[in-house]
Amino acid sequence: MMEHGDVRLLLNLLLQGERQTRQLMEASAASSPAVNEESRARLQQIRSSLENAIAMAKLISRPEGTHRLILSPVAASDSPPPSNSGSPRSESPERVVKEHERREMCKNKKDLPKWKRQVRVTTDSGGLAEGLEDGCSWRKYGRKEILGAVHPRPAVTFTVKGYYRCTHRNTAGCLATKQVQRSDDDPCVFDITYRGQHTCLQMLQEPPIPAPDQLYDTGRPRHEQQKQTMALSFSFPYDSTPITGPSTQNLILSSTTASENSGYMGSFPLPFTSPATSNFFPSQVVAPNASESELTETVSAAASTVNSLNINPSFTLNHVEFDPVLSSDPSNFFG
DNA sequence: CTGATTTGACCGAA
DNA sequence: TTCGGTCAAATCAG
Repeated sequence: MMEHGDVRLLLNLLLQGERQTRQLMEASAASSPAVNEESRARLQQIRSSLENAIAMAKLISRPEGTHRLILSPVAASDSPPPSNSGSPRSESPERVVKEHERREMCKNKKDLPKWKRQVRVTTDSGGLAEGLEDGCSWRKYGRKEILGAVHPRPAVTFTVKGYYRCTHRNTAGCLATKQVQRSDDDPCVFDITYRGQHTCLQMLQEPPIPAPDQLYDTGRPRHEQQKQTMALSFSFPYDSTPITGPSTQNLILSSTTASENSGYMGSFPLPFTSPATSNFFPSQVVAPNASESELTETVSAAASTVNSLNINPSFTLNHVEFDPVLSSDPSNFFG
């Protein structure tokens, strides 16, 4: 487990990064056309993630942390879980804990960074799922008919919304989710709303994760070594998040920042680490005249692809050595 | 067999 | 009370 002093160190690094990012944003605002909107949007995303990370670090640095929130509801009872009712949602210690986590997550959800992108479906039967891929592996966990929208047919006033979460939610504690819904304005367009960012760093080609027994075997001071294993240490229920770079096309940032006590772990979007950002959101290639069910299938398939990616759930903080990069030309990020 | 999807029920927010 | 979002058992697919 990360030691308190290490968290303070991390917090200082994060604060430094946030400060430098803010300065970059101010500089870019002053130089108007010199820095395009996309770069500004990315900067905003970086800053948002940093703020989230700071919030999480502050949370962890408090001795009373979030762990107590998890444990308190169960502590009272020694009796076996009631097996009455037969309902799958009947009370049991595990369920009480999960329910508590769920409520906490509901509270925190509005603090998660959120952005939208629109995906246009074009005619190309050959490339189906590719267009809707975003480089992440998603798992569908629900679907809902949403009122007030005109699709699938003009006569019907609802549309179907699909809910997806990161495949690595359980293994890496990644709370990133997205919702896919057909646009009201254009049946060929899908609105995709992302919430939270990936902690699993699944889109990045990272070096292999060191085996657990290698984690502290570098000869470096322990606090430095722990930087590299932070994501693993963060995998309790209130941690989370990071790393889905927002789309470079049709990006709609409605970014919110984590509140002081959100328990949300922000992280560092792609510009820090990957030169291939623009490849994550290719244009669309799905037949526009496909039936609703076909399109749903398409979206579903696209959303669940990329499972073959070489996933590295580690949140390697060696990407967070801000100083040399952030203090220099912004083009270093986005070039 | 394992992992992903479907789908009805549940829950909190408005 | 309604509605959006999530859960989890059942089912499907590779």
